Amino acid sequence: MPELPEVETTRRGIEPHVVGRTVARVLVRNPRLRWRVPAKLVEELPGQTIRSVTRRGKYLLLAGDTGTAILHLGMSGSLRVVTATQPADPYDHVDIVLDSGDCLRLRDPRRFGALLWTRADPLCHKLLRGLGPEPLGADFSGDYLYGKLRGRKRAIRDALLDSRLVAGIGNIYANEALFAAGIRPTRRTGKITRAQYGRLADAIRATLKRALAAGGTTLRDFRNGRGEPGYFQLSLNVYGREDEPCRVCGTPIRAKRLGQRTAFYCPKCQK
DNA sequence: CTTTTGACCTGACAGC
DNA sequence: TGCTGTCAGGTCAAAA
Repeated sequence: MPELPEVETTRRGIEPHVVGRTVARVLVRNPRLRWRVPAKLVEELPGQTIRSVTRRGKYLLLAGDTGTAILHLGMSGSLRVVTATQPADPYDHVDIVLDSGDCLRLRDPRRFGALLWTRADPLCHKLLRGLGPEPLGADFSGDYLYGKLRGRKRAIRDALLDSRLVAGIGNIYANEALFAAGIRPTRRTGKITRAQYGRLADAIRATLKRALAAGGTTLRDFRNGRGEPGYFQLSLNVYGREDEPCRVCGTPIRAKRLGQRTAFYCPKCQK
């Protein structure tokens, strides 16, 4: 479900309720996420004060006193602040109960998400250390993309989904940014010019910022930390719009299976 | 090394 | 109504 804008929206939603609070207890109803929730987290997190809630790519990092919880929402995960007494749904797998009486509740029907614990620098964790630059950070640019992808043959849509190249972009925003840049998702990365990569980097940043301003995209069940949906689905130009008219030229939007995921594009606006 | 494929899970939906 | 097949916001690990 969640890409960078949804994870960042979640981060902003929970941060004021979590930072400075002390963890009273951790309740794991089902530890079987993508990886088993470590017993160490249940043992060590209670009693610790949450010092910060940060994001790297699609990962959320809750820093305590002696370690950091690493959280990923996978395809169907969501994280909400609720009153600790609120009854849990069948897919509410973990509660991090705070001294305020609130609790951070992790819901994840498909269990592709993760909740891990590290005592070391989380940015050096196996899952995070190979991540590419933040697309909204200073070290992401058209020249960066050009340098990395020049001479390669992958479809550009697939390259944008590769978190080692750039962190946080998923299928929605890869397709939307490619539309904004006028590049077909199937285009081989080696056939894109330096100037086009400049436009693509700009389009990625602009698309992510607009999605953030809209509170993310809610296709099915995304909710921010307070349970409210996002609104960027109203602004989607291609994702999920097969056979609907292009908002720019009216040509029907096409869907094409690329690997395991569907790519969407306007055959007239994107070359 | 680069790129593709399979696997992990459940729910929603289309079609028969 | 109920069954089957397909698809979904991710990404690691293994194969090609």
